[in-house]
Formats: sequence, structure tokens, C-alpha cells
Amino acid sequence: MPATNYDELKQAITARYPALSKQLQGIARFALERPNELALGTVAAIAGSAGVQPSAMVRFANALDFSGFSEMQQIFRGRLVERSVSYRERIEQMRQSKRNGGGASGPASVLHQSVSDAIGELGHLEETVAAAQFHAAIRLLAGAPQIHVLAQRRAFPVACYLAYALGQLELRTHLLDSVGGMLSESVRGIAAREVLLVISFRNYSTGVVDAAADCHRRGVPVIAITDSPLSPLKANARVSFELGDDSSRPFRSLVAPLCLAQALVVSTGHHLAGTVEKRRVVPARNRRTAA
Amino acid sequence: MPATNYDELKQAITARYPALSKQLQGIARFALERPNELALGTVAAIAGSAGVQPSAMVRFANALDFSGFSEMQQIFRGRLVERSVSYRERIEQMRQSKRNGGGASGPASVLHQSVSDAIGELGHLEETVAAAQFHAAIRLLAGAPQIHVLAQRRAFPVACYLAYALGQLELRTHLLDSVGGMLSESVRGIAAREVLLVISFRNYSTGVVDAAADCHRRGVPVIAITDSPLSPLKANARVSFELGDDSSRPFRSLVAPLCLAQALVVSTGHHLAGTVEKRRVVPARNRRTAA
DNA sequence: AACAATCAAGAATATTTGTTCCAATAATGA
DNA sequence: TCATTATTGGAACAAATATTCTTGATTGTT
Repeated sequence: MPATNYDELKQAITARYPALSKQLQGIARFALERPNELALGTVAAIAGSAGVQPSAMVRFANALDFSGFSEMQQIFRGRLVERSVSYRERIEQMRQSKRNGGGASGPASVLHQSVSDAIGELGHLEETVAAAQFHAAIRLLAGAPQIHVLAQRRAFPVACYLAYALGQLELRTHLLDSVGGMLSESVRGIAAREVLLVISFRNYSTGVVDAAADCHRRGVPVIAITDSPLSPLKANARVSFELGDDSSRPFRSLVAPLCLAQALVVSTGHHLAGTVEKRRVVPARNRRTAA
Repeated sequence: MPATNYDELKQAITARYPALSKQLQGIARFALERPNELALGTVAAIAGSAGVQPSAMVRFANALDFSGFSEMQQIFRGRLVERSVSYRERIEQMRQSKRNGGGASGPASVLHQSVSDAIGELGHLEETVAAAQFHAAIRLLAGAPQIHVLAQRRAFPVACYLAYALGQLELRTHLLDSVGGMLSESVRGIAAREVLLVISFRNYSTGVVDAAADCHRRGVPVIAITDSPLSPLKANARVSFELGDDSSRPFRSLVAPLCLAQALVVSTGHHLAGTVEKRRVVPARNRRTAA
């Protein structure tokens, strides 16, 4: 019964260390000191770096109940891919709390799968969003005399939420729709001082892409929430968030974009609160009353 | 002059993407979506996962000025180790910021807070939802000749998503709106064999509550997604999900209800695929790529 | 000091893996 | 429609890699 993850492996190495031969003990120390090298190197390279023969690495793996070096290496590779510990712990806790049903293909397992996927997406979200982009988007949103939000199909709920929540902040917010085919006319009416906020994922709705392109060309600041750097929105946006959708799953969720949207709204609210206080002190001009 | 790190590689892929062949474009998307797989897999495995031949992977690497696949893979591997050290830093920062009292109030911490809250809600969701309710809801959804979805204000995005996703399953789905004040008339037209799916949280929109009450009284099955057992929707629903919204936080999120909605849709899809063969169900994959 | 037993080294081997090449197919333009 | 070009699929090849095995060395024990 070999270890199945890095923590177990670490534990196994620690437990058996005293009973190992001198050379194997050296390899054990080497492995714990440089797990990255163990994960990516070849046996020959690792053995050379550790000052032993390749066969010794195999013996080491065998001493840990692995069938061979490659099997052990998978554990080290898994460590590189694992998400940050806090998320992994929470998922692990959840898995264990739901350990009863055997969990093959029941409806409960679908919920569990959705939750796990969603947590994974959220972890990924926090990794991918750069603070600079985030801050730039907030500045644009907080300073705009009017915000136009546009999305279609699958992404539309995100636009709905943004329009609603930004409206709660008493920002002038306009949810663009394509009712009556008047979308391009509406888009054309957006002024350069305003902001267009677009959300679209593959396959990118042409209406949304065209709107972003039109506004971007005219100098209107465009904020895009999309899935990939290859998105046509990226080239047409001043600020873009690429959330990296994993298309291997058949049902892609809106959890990550919605969480980002909420964070944007909350931060914009904080930003406004800060600036409003300043403006009370220096009430020279007020920008949002002109309507 | 091939790329020397992952950012350069991403940039190079983005730049050359339009000039690539269709297959190579697909590989480009695949590579950006699943860089971990690119880093650790063998050409054969990756090519299989991407649905192409190994030679295509080599061609892709060549198109990015690499001498072969292995050279390109080094970039992906480099990203993996860099990321793992940045994880350490981030975790360390997190621990330190926790020690120094509450988290700072920068924009990055808002995102972190949103993600953490969302994960908490998801965990709560999985504990709260009972399998019996879930199953009952699925049976109703899968068997209905028509599904009506209704929500307003903050919950409206959930209704949007449900209407869209259920429509993808080729279920007759109708998103109710209150445009023109015709909501009560629309609700009155719902037949007893159909299903009404309502979503509402505090303060419960009167339109939604009244619609649920009307339908429930007339024998129309009502499925409710709401926040509390005290919700007026619970008394007027045949199946209800009470997600327990924490109203202490100023901005309540839609992550949990959306995740539940997705799980419902996926399970309903499975249910349809299992029961009705001729209906050509589980079309999600095909539809996604077609539309 | 001699024997036994474990351990390490290094070459040989069998497997996996990346790469290349050529034929088949699809796309493009006349 | 035909000819030409680009693109893709698939198999064959060559390089590398992991693993095994045998020989030699070292250590510990009687």
C-alpha cells in the first residue's frame, strides 16, 4: 500500500528512515529537500544530482512500496499540481464528510461534484486575477458617469447581477439588451467618458464582441470578463479578466465569474466610500448629479 | 527565438493564434486551458486528451519556434515550479496577515474574502441540501411538459441561468418576467401539469411569493430555492431548498444558489438520458460546440 | 579470520517516449 | 471541375528512459 499523496509519502519516508540503508537514507533526505527535482527530473539526472546510481533510486522507490521509480514520481508531480493547502483541506474535509454513499453516480454525487468543481474554480480565480487589473477595473467603474453592462446567453446572468449590484451602489448602470435588434444603436450611443463592461465566454457572442470592438475603437474604456487570452474580447478591452475555463467539463459554471463580479462590486463600493468622504471635504464639483 | 517563460509563451500563442491552422488553434486553446497537463503528460497522452495526433503537438511546438515538443514542455514545467514557490509565499503572507489581526482592506483582500466566503457557502450548501428534496425536484423537472422560471431582483440571475441551462437540455423552459405588469396573468396561465420554479431571498419579492402561492393553491408543482425555512415560499412549494443565507454580510452572493441550480440541471440531464433514450438527450456537448 | 548477508555499482535489457516521414484528406484558387 | 497547396492522420524509427540482473564490495558476526 504505497502513499497516494505527498503528505502520506512524507510520513512514510519519516517512518521508515531509520530502517533504511545509509545510501537510501541519503536519497530520502535528498527527496525531501528537493521535491521539485524529484517531480520533473529523469532517474539518471536525479541519481546524478544525488550522487548515486539510477538503480538506487529504484530501490528507494521499492522501499516505499512503489512498484518502481515512475510510480513514486507521480506523487511528487501531484504535489506540484495541487492547489494551495487551504483549499485542498476544505475539499478533503468535504470528501470525508460525504464518504457514506459510495458516491458512484447518484444525484447527491452530482451536487458534490458541482461543489468540488466550484471550489476548484474559485481557487483558480484567485490565482489568475492580478491585483493590477482588479484595481484598474475598480478605478474605471468608480469614476464612470455611466456603466453599461452587456452579455448574452450563458454569461447573461453575470451581467444581470452586475447591473443589479452596481445599481445598489447608486451608480448609474445600464443593462444592454438586444431586444428588437437595437443593440448596435445602443452601443453607438455610449460616450467616451462612460464605461462598457462585457462578459462573454466561448463561443463568444458576436454581438458582444462587436460591441466591445466598436467601443474600444472609439476610446470608450472596456472592461471584459472572459475565459481565455485568446478571447476576441481581450484585444478589445482596456482591462480584461481571463478566468481560464476548463472546457473538459461538459457543464461550465458561472461561479467563478460571479464571484469575481461580486468582488468588483464590493471593492468599487469601498472605493466610492473613500472618495465620497474626500469629496465632502472638498466639494468643488460633484460628478454624478448631472442627469 | 522561442519563449523562455510561461508569460512569454502565452503572449506568443496569443500573437500567432490567428495565423494558425484550425487544429493548431485547438491545441493552443487546450494548452492555455490545461497547462498542468502540458507540463506533466507525455505527448501521446496529451495528444489523446486533446483529440489530435502526437505529431500535431510537435507541429504546434514548432509553430512556436521550439525545436520540438520537449523543449516547449520545459516552459510549462518551469511555470509549475515557479507557481509552487509563489504558493508558498502566498500561504506565508496569508498566515502572517491572519496573525496581524484581521485581513487588511486592500482590493486583493476583497477578492480573497469573496472567494473564502463563497467556499464557505458551498460547503454549507452541500450539508443543507437533502438528497430526497434533490431527487424530488429532478423528477418534477424531468417530467414536466413545460417549466416556468421566476425570480426578481437579486435572484433574477439564477432564474436566467436556469432558463438557459434547462433550455439546453431541450426542455421547454419559460423565463417569466414582469414586463408590462402582466406577471399575474402569465402565472394564471400555468397548467397543473407544468412546473413553476421560483427563486427568492429576503426581502422576498411580492410578485414571486404571490405567484408561488397562486400556483401552489391550484395544484401546480412549485419548486422553490430560497434562504430560510421561514421563507413564505416554503409554505407554497412542493419542494423547497433552504440555503440559509447569512444576512450578516453586507453583500450576499449568488454562488450557492447558482451551484445548486447547476447541479439540478446536470442531474436532470442525467435523469433524462437514463429514462428517455429516443429523446437524444445529453446534448450539452454537441450544443455547446454548435451554438 | 572466515563466513554470511546486505548493499552498491554498472552494464544489459525491455519499455516507453519523442520525432520524423509519407500518404491521405481537406482547403484554395483558377 | 481540376490542379495546387496546405493540413492532418498514422505508422515507423530512433533516442531516451526505467528497470533488472549480475558482479563486486563492504559490513557485521561467530
